[in-house]
Amino acid sequence: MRNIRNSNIELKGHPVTAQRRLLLKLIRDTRGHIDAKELYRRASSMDESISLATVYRSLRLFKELDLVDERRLGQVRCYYEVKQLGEHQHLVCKGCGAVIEFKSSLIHKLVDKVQSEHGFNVTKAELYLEGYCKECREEAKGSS
Amino acid sequence: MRNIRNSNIELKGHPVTAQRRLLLKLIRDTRGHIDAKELYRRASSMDESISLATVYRSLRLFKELDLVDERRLGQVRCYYEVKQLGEHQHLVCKGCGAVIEFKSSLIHKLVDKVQSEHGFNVTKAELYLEGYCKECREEAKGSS
DNA sequence: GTTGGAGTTGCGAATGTTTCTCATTCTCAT
DNA sequence: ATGAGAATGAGAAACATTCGCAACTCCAAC
Ligand SMILES: [Mn+2]
Ligand SMILES: [Mn+2]
Ligand SMILES: [Zn+2]
Ligand SMILES: [Zn+2]
Repeated sequence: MRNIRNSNIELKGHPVTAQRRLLLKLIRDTRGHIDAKELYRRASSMDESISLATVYRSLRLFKELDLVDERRLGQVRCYYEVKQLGEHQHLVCKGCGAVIEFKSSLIHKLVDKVQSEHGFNVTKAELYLEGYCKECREEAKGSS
Repeated sequence: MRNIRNSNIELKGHPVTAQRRLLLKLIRDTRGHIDAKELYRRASSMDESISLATVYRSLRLFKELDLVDERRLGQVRCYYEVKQLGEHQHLVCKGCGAVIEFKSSLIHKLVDKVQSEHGFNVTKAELYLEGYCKECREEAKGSS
């Protein structure tokens, strides 16, 4: 694979490789959340020689450069998404696996309070809610 | 190992084995959070034939019976703690690894809101805050 | 355009956590 | 005491992620 152009701004001096460009594009083309394995699958279909290790290394770099966010959504593995402007949180249905995003200003209040009460400098606030969506609840009612 | 007595209430009908009794006691004797490996280490020193698989199987059972809570504290592995009466959340220092527990009533408000706005039945609410404690911040200041 | 050295990659092996399989053993209602 | 069902130990397997290293690529300086 060959380099087309060098918009070296985003990667802050880190070499722009074809792999990094591809992976970043694939993440950005994803609506929602993607895990390393699925990103690797999609990348492989464009560049069959790409390595899973490169996917992980690139994800780590993108994270460090604040290009993507890493999320724990109830499972062992991590999911990734492009860095959004405002923070948002996640709601996961244990029934169907649906992931709903939502914003809440209460989080900021809470973080402020914790920072002043504990002298802590909070750099990451992640709220994870789990439960059952309306559909899954009604389904469960029907079968019981 | 042999059974001494059968206080079969907690385990809700599941057989009371020496391993389960030992593991539950070790968790309860722990102040704070313990992971499977450390629990296995401690259990091994009491019963050298206990298996790591049994540790994991027991933790899953205890979780199902609401005897312990499973927590993700920034790392890959899970930590366990005895089920508390009121919910509480965690604040983890990336510098020294300190884990601070705190309560916040704002979480309930937030959960209520999400439940009504999204028709969701929330069964688990976990807020994870990460950052640097006062000590670690001052240390960083000193060395920069 | 060439060069060179730092940084990146692919590959496979290694790590770390958690789950599975299955033969053996234990628990507890009867 | 008995037996059906459940739990256990041991090791293999599954799964996500990281590491080590030789080969390759990027790109600033010429
Ligand atoms: Mn999201
Ligand atoms: Mn806790
Ligand atoms: Zn659902
Ligand atoms: Zn600290």
